[in-house]
Amino acid sequence: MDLLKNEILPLVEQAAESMGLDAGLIARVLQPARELDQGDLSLPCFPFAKTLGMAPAAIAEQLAASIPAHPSLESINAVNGYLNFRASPAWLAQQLLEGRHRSTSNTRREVLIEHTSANPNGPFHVGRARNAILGDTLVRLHRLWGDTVTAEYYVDDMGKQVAVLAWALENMTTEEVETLLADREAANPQWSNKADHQRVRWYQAAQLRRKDDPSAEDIEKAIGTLVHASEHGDEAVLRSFENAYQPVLDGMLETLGRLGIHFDRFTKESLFVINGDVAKLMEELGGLEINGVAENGAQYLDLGQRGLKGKTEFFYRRGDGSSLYATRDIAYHRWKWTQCNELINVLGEDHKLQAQQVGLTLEELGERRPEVMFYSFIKLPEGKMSTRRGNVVFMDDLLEEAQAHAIEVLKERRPDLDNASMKTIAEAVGTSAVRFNIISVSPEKGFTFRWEDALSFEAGSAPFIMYSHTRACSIQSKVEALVGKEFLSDAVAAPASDAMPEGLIQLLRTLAVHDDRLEKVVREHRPNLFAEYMLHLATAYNSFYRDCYIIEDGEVNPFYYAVSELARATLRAGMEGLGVVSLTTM
RNA sequence: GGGCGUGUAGCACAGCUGGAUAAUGCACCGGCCUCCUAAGCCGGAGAUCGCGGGUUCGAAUCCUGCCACGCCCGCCA
Repeated sequence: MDLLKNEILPLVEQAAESMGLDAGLIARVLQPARELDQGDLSLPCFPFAKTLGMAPAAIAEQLAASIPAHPSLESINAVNGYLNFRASPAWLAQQLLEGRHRSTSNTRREVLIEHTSANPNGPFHVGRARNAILGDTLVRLHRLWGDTVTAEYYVDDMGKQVAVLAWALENMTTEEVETLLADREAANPQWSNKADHQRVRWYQAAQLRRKDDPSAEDIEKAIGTLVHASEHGDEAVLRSFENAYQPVLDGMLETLGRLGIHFDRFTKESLFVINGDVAKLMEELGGLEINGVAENGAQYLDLGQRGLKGKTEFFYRRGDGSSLYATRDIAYHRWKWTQCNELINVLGEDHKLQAQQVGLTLEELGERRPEVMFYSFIKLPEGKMSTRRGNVVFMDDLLEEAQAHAIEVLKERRPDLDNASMKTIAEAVGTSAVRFNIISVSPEKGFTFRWEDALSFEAGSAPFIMYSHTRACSIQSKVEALVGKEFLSDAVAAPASDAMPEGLIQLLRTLAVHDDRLEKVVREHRPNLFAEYMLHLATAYNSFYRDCYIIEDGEVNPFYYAVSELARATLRAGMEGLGVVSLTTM
């Protein structure tokens, strides 16, 4: 709780100094209390025992005795070698109502976040969507923190995958495709107007032919020619690629849009081939002292000399002189650095090695390496997700299912609603629950997708937070109806601490800690910790709601109402930060 | 074989820059709707923190060995 820490740090330092301790140590040791019922801040005195030759408990007690009373402090307690500080709820309330809990540390930056960047060859399944959901949440949380953010999608518009798609659309009929895929699950007719679901079948059929077709060799040659042309910037070929993938990409973006995920910019991989950046880059890399040349003229960097373990040769140029994916990625990164002063990539764990290679190479070129948020893959209870084996959950189907489930719940809970508003609420509840389910797990942890969890609307889910928020909204509209919008225009005074119910105090403490948490989350790229905070905040609001009647006997309690409004605003902003839809009624 | 990551109640998950009784949700047991939305609230039970060793006043947290799982180790993307 920085709010309190800033206030009392000088007092504690002074007391420490008077005992002969290094005051500089205090700021580091004084920390948020682990045991919340013990206080808000805690100073473990064990580290001082040796230098002072005293028992930790005695140090804590002596410190406690020498720290003067302060308006921000409710109490100071020495317990078991810990010195615990509890903020005065009345003081906290005053700080919060005056808006003094907002962090003033000046760390706002211009950030470019690249995420998703999935190959445009088929619909999102929940596995691929983990990137998009985590990435978009990172974008939103940085914005909530005050950073200026560009959300960017790097479009793989060249290379083999797109070439296969383009070739298939050019050379195969619908009948052919469906015959080849006869033993697979048919495309869901619900998505017959979405090109990502349609065209992926051409892609899949082509993949089959590349393996088993009698003319597989010719096909491979044809695709190889396309790939080669695209890598040399052949405009006609790149245009045909774009015609093939753009509708697919549009379909994918439609799905993401439903989850509240949007991009500020799309950058095509081919750009850096066409504008010559890649050629220039390869020339520059060739001049580095760690450059190596293979027998056929291919070139690599020996990154072992820069500390890379395992496979140390990093190839950036083929024998035929063309570039590789990673080479283009480096060119892309150099360009990205001209667009921002902070760079974050969201990548699957399968990209760890390449990210190392790109990072080390950038450093070799005198650039900074980007920050990376890695995430593990999502699997199903039945095992790895695989489109080929039909073991896959498409995002579009999941979102439909989530909405349908929400409608069922609503029919029971809110039979008064008309169909339209029911659908609006159900869509918000469904998409928010799906997002939150994924956000609330540490990115680097493996994730097993379960329908039961994704469709849970109880405590620990997005709807739980949404519900607390609607309670606050409901109170707001009732108060406004009762006493008008100008009710809070005058400063509201907080009552004495001992007149505050427990639920209120919990809420004040949770609100006070908001910016501490957000800063940590943004700095360390850990959206799940903010999801956890929002659950705490919603829980705290619920306790407050239980303990404090804002409207009683037709009278509005102005202080309670001010706190409720602050919580409402914080909930709403935080939900925005997670991409959870903030409804006013549900 | 090498590199990186993960392992915490029946299930899921937080805590990991060392500090107090390991947090939360689901499931389980009990209580609360003549009162601002019960998608809620209150209480209960449930944990050899993968296993062994080490460092420390103190280890889920740091070091080390082992085990299990995931990802990677293409002149693919």
